[in-house]
Amino acid sequence: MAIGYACIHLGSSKTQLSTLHVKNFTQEKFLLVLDHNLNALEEIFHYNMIHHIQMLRISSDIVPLSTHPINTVPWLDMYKDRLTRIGQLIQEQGMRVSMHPGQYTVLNSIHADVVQKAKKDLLYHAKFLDALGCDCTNKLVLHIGGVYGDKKESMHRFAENFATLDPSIKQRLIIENDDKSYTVEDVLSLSKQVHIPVVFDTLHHTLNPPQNNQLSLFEWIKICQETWKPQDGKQKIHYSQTGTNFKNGAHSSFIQAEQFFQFYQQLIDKDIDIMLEVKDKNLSAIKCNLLIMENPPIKYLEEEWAKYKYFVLGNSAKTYQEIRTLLKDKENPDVLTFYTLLEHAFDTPSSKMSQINTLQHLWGYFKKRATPQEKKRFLSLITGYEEDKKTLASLKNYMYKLSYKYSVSYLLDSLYFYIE
DNA sequence: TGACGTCAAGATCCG
DNA sequence: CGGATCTTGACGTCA
Repeated sequence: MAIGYACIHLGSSKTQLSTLHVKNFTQEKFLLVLDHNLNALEEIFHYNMIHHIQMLRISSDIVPLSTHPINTVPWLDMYKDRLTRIGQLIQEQGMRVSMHPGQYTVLNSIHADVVQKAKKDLLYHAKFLDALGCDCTNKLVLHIGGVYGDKKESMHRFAENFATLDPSIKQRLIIENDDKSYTVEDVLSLSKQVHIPVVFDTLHHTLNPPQNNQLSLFEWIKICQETWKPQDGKQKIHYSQTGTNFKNGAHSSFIQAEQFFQFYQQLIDKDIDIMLEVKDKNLSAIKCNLLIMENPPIKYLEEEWAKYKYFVLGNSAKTYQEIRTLLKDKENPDVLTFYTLLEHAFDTPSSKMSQINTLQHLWGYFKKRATPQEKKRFLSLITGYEEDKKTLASLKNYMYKLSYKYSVSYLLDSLYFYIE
């Protein structure tokens, strides 16, 4: 089983994507942004490699304004070698990637121009995966689209338009149930017509179940598995948990370990790949990966702890001590308890006192080498924070700058600067 | 016509 | 100037 996450990445400044708007478009700027984004993509793959994450959804925005008429840059040719090299990295590591055109790519639209744009967009995605040299187990995920008052007819239109697509799209396309219109039952019925796999989305299914639903989530997953043929690779599903506002179907900020672990245990066939849709992206991917790993080495948890510890200390000194105690048992790492405690720290409202205590901890890295001005600035920021004149964010920002200046890699790798 | 979702860039304002 | 807080973009469907 591989766990993956979608598009963006937390915890490093090197992995942020850039973008470009139409009014600023020039070939020069476009190439700068694309170059930057490919570097970021490589960084993300490198990160995934060392964190044993085997799956990634590549953002559609990797190439800005990829199908906009203004963009006539032959980037695919210009970056052929570069893309091939990145692709080799993916294959060497046995990673699986995917892409997911958004809600504005509508293949079954009643408007011919919208369908044309959708085709163009799908072709861009397929060509990008082709350029990486990724085979057809690396999928393109799409929703069925609009209903236009007649679901059956709209599904038929999807099938007709599907038939006209380029083979590199056809062989990659998979269809997903959505949260409003098309249930998993609808998607399965369309799959029978077009013979492409169904990717089951757990949250969409909960929000938009089939009528007279008699089956469990796990039975539906099993039924969807039958749409996956050997050339498609392992079955993929999307897993997410709902945020605090259940109605709008927003994704939760992080995956709750206990809930995910129960879900995993109930899966009928565990030989599937799971794409997480969650706000904290790679962080939850590492978590879920460790939760399902048999006999994970204590080292993996210790590496996690190194990244989270200052955040935890800032929120709850009690939880900080509890996790330290837990990690003293080197023989039997208790991953589930570790993450449950961590989640508790996220739910604990932090006090100014514990935040200042943590900042003093961090200052320990600098106090011997900082200039008098830096010391003065630090102390005045602390005073400002105490008096509600400065935010914690601005203090964290300053500590990050110092970490960068003095190359304190232990701090630069800390999630303290990225989560709140 | 606005909400929906997404995230970064750009604009603007504050101290 | 740094930092906080909007607004905009790029897209299609649906209420």
